[in-house]
Amino acid sequence: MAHSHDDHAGHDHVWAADLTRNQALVLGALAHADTPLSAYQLLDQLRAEGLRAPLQVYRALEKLVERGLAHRLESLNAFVACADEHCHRTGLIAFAICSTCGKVDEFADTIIEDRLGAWSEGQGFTVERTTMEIRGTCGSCAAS
Amino acid sequence: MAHSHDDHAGHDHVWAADLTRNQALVLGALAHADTPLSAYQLLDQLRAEGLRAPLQVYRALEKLVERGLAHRLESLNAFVACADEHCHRTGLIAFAICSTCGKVDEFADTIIEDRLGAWSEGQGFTVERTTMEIRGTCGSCAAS
DNA sequence: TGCGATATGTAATAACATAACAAATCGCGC
DNA sequence: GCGCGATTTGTTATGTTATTACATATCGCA
Repeated sequence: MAHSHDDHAGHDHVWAADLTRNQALVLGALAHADTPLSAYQLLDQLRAEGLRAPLQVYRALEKLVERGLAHRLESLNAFVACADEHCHRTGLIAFAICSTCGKVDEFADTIIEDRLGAWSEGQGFTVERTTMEIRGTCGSCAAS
Repeated sequence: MAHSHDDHAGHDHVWAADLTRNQALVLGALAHADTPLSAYQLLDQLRAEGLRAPLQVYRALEKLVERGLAHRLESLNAFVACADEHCHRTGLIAFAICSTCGKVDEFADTIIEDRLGAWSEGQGFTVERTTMEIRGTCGSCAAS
């Protein structure tokens, strides 16, 4: 179900895409969070909207991740909304996760992508997806 | 407790390190497996040796991973023994995981490491550890 | 209208991981 | 060898994350 929002234009066409109600609820919750949320945290937040079972959340997440609108952070078992810039990127995305404040920075690096591509080609390995997560302390937290 | 072993020389100094019984059992099981094993799979395999509770396995794994003798694959919630070559590497290690046969290839790439280092420095982000896992189909499986 | 594909709801259960506490063992100075 | 702190172990219980199975509803479209 399409929903109103106040994001800037770059996001609109994405939000307008035909998300189902549950998908929109989950993506909305992720977009308003400033740290990753686990499926069960999402469920708790969305009980007020009528969600009752983990599966409702997992199913929504599955579609959102599939479409690149959300990402799963494997090292956290949690999810984030995709940052605007990369919404339509097909390539590799890396995440820097601050252990102190929990915030996540999403970035892309074509050289890394190329290196992985080269390795894969050399090995005859066909890449389906890549997980790249760095854990540590972000600049602001280090400053404090 | 130190334990006797019959492994070949290249491995010995590592195995000879003072592993406790549980650690040695877990590392042994991982070393003999040709795919990653989950903590519960390890537990099942090691019940014959007297292990009874998940925590016994998790504790052993924690130490092994800490010492770089085993690695946790975040995208699988499973563990592998470290491949010989990198046992003493301090740097970033990447894993290529075949979705078909389950085998895992471990490799290092200093350029990727440098790129991540550069990004981190630019952001003031202090890296503690990095997860890098590529999922796909390995050469032999693609050939079949 | 009817039909296949997709999405939903619900309950039950599987799989992964940790907390809390007691007991045993190890390393080591004496 | 004795004692003591640090580490490892054993055990129970519980918490967290994810999926299976099945019934129902809705959507897109001929």
